[in-house]
Amino acid sequence: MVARIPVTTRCEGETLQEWTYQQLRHAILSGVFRPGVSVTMRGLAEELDVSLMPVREALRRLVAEHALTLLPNRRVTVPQMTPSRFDELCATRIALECLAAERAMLAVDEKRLAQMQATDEAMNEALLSHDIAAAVSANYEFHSLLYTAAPSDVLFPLIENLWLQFGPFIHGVLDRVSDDFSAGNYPVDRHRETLSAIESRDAFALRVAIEADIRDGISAVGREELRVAGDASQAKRQ
Amino acid sequence: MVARIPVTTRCEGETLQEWTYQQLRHAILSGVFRPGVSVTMRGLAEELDVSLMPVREALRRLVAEHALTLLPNRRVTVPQMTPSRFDELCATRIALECLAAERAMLAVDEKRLAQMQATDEAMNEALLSHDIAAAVSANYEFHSLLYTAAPSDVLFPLIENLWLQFGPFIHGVLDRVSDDFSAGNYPVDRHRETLSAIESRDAFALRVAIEADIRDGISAVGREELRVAGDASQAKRQ
DNA sequence: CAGGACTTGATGTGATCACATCTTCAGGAG
DNA sequence: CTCCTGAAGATGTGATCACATCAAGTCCTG
Repeated sequence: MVARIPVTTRCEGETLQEWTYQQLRHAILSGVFRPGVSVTMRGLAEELDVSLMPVREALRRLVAEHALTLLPNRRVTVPQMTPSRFDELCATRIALECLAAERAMLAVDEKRLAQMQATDEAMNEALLSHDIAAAVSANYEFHSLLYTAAPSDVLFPLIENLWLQFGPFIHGVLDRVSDDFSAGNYPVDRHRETLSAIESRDAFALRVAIEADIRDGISAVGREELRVAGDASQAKRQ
Repeated sequence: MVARIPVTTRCEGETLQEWTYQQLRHAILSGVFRPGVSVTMRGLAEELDVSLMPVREALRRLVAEHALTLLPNRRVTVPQMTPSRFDELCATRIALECLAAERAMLAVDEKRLAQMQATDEAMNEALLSHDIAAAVSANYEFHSLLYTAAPSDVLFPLIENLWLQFGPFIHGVLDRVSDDFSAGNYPVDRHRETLSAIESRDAFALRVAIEADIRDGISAVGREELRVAGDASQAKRQ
């Protein structure tokens, strides 16, 4: 185990397995697990202070969602990020999130728009104060607010799935953006473009803004990160 | 249990849980489970002649893939198909499969193209002879052959996931198409359009053909099916 | 000193049991 | 006859154990 897994208190009525899943999921999204390290059921069980059974089912679930990978040895690892996988994830994110944005656009009312604006401002503040975790979750929430404007049982889970697959990476990416930000090198605020596209009900502009946001936030900086992670993964095992 | 689950022999080295998962997955794709019926772990365990444990993990996996639904009661059911879910599935299929087709197009060589042609002919023959199962799997294979031309660890699993969510439906849909077919009412062969688009390396024509194929095969006939299934699900429980 | 076989510990898989919760149905009160 | 109540069965969850397999580390042989 590389780092301590942050744990939250367990809700009432929540099964142990569900709780375990949420902890692991959040840990992956926070970048606690680095690509390439292998996780063991007994190790996680001890770390989270639960028995094998909940860990077992949580891992099975995460593997099914491609958040973790099952090697032929039947050992579970955090998937490596390769350039081709990275490209594919980006392209898929753009295809799905543009579709989701377009479908949700007409359902965004004044209240939700205000929430999105507030979330965007919170994200910018978090970036300025180098609070990566807050920035990540604000970015997460901004997109969530948009896509869930229209209830969606298909599209949104798939998008969350992609975010999860980016998990081990997004932390490093945001870190770089934050550096640029405090260095006075403000990138174009794609969220603001997104908001104005929604206000004017311009589906095309919205697609452009979403695609640009994804490319800005992930593609450009991510490639650099990919190189670094690729080098690092050669040496470190476990 | 509504119908008998068809079982295949278990491969060597395959875990019991993996085998169980494959059986259930295939059963869902074949339309053995009707939407709305609830499945129990002990029932499936007895049906497949395995213990609770493999069934448990297979179900967990299928739920994670949204092939089955976990009710708040913690009971597992085959998801209902609603009009909005259906629209969403169609739109998502189009977005993902067009993207996958475009990315794979340049990697399709002569050999694969010939395989795809043969598969398309096999599908037409199957439709003529009312062999629904063969037609379904030929259609499945036609698209598979295209999308897997370029290795894909992200896009293809997502697409398979969508197919699985269509599972309880696709059987009825193909049934209708087959009726039309043998009544001399030949629909446009979108697969042939797909093939010629690939031959001429025309990305736009390919997108159009794929979208048309999905709309033809699912949308038009599926709506009718949706109405029928919606009526039927009122009465039948388990 | 180098290389390979054996051994010991660790790990995932599967089975079985205990228990809390939910469903269902029978029986009685109104 | 209807509705409520309680009991019995069914169901999912979690724990623990047994076993086959895998990974290192160690020891022996050349």
